[in-house]
Amino acid sequence: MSSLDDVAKMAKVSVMTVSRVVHGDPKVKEQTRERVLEAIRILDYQPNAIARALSSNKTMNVALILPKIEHVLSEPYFGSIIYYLEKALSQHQYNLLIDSSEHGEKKEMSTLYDTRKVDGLIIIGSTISDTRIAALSEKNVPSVLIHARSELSGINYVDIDNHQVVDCLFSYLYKHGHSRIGMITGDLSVLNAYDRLVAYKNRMIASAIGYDEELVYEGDWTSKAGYDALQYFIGLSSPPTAVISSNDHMAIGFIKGASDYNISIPDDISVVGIDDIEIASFSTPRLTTIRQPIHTIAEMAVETLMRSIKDKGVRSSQTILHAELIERESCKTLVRA
Amino acid sequence: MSSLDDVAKMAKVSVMTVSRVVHGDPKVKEQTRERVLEAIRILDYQPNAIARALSSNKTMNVALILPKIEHVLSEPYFGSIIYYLEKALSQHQYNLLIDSSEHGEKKEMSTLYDTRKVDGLIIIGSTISDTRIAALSEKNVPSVLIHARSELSGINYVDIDNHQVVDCLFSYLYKHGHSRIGMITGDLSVLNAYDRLVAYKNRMIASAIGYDEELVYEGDWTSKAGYDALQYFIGLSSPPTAVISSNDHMAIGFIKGASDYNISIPDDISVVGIDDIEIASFSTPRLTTIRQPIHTIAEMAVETLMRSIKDKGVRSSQTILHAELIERESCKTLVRA
DNA sequence: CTGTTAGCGCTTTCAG
DNA sequence: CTGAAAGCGCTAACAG
Repeated sequence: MSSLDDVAKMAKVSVMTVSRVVHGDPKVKEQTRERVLEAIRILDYQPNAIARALSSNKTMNVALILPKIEHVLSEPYFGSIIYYLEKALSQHQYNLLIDSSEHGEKKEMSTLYDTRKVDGLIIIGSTISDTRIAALSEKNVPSVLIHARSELSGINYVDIDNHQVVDCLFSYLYKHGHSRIGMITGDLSVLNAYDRLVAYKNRMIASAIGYDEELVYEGDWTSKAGYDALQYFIGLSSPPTAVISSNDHMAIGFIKGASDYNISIPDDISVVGIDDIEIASFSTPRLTTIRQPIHTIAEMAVETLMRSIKDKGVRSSQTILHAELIERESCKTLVRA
Repeated sequence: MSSLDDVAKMAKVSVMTVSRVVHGDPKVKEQTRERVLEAIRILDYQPNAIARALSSNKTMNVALILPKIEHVLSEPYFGSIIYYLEKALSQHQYNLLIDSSEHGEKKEMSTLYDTRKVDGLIIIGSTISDTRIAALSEKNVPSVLIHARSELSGINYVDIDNHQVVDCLFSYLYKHGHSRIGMITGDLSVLNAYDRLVAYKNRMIASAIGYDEELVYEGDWTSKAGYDALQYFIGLSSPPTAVISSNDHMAIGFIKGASDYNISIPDDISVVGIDDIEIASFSTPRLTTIRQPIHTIAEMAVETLMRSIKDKGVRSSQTILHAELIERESCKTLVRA
């Protein structure tokens, strides 16, 4: 493992000169540069990132914080989001470090930042308490929330518009003649799940259909929950004609339940999901759902974070992304009575 | 951001004493220790991991290398493996860094190690070339392969036994009266896919059924490929009575295809998958498949890597794990002619 | 265009 | 039980 010094010695220059050519500083004589480059090649010199980090005070690492990883894991796009984050980050020469703070909830989210292992944090929403977010704000830790929000000063976030998502689904169903619309929620301790429920409630109330508690089934994102929801709904004296499932996995479970109980979807009951997982177009019937702009979410999050790392004074940035309806076959048009 | 020095000053001791209490060295007088601890508390001292790494030459980071992330992403357990790796690693105070070397194939896998950003590498198999593995071996980089193998000295790996997996499925099908058995492969540039195909071939040849090229459909892990495979197989003059799908996603696509073409599964044709994804028990029919011991794979990989980081002299370790058949309803018993 | 001087914050080594 | 000295490999800030 050769160092800057070794290269300097070999090329008969100072370490600074070597450092300069490594950094592509243009004001190095062409001749010198070549001599240095040659030495670097011969010694197979690779800069030591740790030493660099210590003296420059920049680690070129970013942590992805997964507050309650079990939830996050059940989200189908967990893998994709890591993929796109890594991709965007690598464009900036940054590396991605995974941290599941599940193991020790009392540990502050910013530990990795406090110990100087990373320059900033990307935090996947779900169940972050306000006090934990407040701690970030106070310490002025460069960070960005995904799928979570906060109006505290200095807190950046990028999120999808859960209200738009539910509105879109609701309107679609309503347009197709449904008014007795049920909902299967995700784990309500997760913000996404909660927001979607609220949006649903609002729409039910606003549309003069009225909100009926009986029409919401509290799930937990799993297919099993969707399966159970089907049983619950058909047991009702007046079942819904359509249901909105907070994610596709539950919708798939719902469909399976229907098949087991000889209920026809969409003839007897319609269902729509959220996520557009791969399987959604291979269920029977194919699932009508909402596609999330994961790629964009990741890119925006990285851009925001990079900005806040570079310039800690920058005011906070909020991004709300919209999602797109993918119409397939799990809904039928109802002729209103 | 306070440093060891600050604490030392406040507690009126040397930095070494502070360092000792931070590391829990028992030979520090109780009184002194308390004074130091108090100072640490007051100053909210957090050790600087970078400085520590520079002087101790250990980063306490491990990289997860994903050679071709698109493939890896399509594997359903991608998220889980990250989860379990992180969990096992954190037990050793290690952090997980994600690196998709996709972005620049010429870059050596060990770059992160060479630049001292990590102490070792966990490499997810798929499409690693032998020369890249050889480079690791030569440089003596602490590392472990998952889902890949190599007999080069110093190369550790943990893998599932693809032959056992396929044998198990094959025997199950055979026991149920099937002999004309087809196969849907994954992307054949991925080792897992290739090995499974070879295992299938071997069994076909060995069992006097004979190997018939017509019976293998080359897929790419996606549900779409499974769907297309169904069409292909039913188009054959003599279709298989059962097919082994290299993963569950393709099996689900296959099932959907059958439903679209009015073929009954398992009555007209049986199918088995590999992975046991959540949805596998919510398809119609529920999918018979093989469950992979992901949790164990991750733990073994971490143990192996930790050992090789600690003691570079240690001889290489090979672990082959077995998987378990999950019997559900996608297979029927055939009465042999 | 190139070099010198100081550290970054910790650990290692050797002395007491 | 405690401390002093040296240095990990690099960069920043000035000189020249």
